[in-house]
Amino acid sequence: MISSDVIRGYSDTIILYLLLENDSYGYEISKKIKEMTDEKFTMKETTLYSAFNRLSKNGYIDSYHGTETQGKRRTYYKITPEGITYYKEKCKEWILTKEIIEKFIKEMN
Amino acid sequence: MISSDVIRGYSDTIILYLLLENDSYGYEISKKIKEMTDEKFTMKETTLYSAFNRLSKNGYIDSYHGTETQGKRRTYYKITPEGITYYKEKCKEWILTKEIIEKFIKEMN
DNA sequence: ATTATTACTACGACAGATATAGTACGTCTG
DNA sequence: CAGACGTACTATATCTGTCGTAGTAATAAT
Repeated sequence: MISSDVIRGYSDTIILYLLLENDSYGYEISKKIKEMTDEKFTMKETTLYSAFNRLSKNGYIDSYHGTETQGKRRTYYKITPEGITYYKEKCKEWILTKEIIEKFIKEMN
Repeated sequence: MISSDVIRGYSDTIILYLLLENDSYGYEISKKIKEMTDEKFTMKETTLYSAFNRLSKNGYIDSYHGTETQGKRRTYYKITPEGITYYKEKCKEWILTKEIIEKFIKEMN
């Protein structure tokens, strides 16, 4: 199992990555994360929705209601220009973070 | 700056890595981390000592007092066999974690 | 005597992740 | 047509690791 403490700093980044491709909503994002990682990582619903709130508050995403006439109304999220900037920064940060952690990792048998 | 939320899941691993080489104490470990990362990452004292407590409680490290006659008595830490096992697991986990996060990282310009 | 350096300890606050539970709406099946 | 199932959330409370702040303790240097 993957400890979520590591992903912690990147759950926002994961969501933004998916929103870069197209606007989406909670359930779909959750499913995509599962698929893309072959079920090795799943973001809990509460984690996901609290991330949406955080991202909104920071101006990294906007939301609007879907127009579906059947089923419950979805809240769609859209990445903002600020969100794109933030995403890029996190990607750069990741390179550094990886280097740092790997200084303390040994391949042992 | 490196967000400590990412390192979060690996601060224990970092400490164990250093204890694999030789027994050590808080201040020295703190300095080594700074050196090894060219000051790009520093573990706060409180974070460090709370990690020692956690590692002790889990049986991953043992402690004993130094015999220095000058200066304050140091508490030395020693990694246990369980600590070594745990360290190895975390190293394997890291490989997976890295793969997962990198699925969501793009090199953009 | 005071300051610097080393080596901690205590305490409280905060943020992100998560468990648990519940709401709301629609489709499908017997 | 009732009840299960799937989708799409919301609310609340708790836990854990990190960190700010502050204080203690011992010795060496000035």
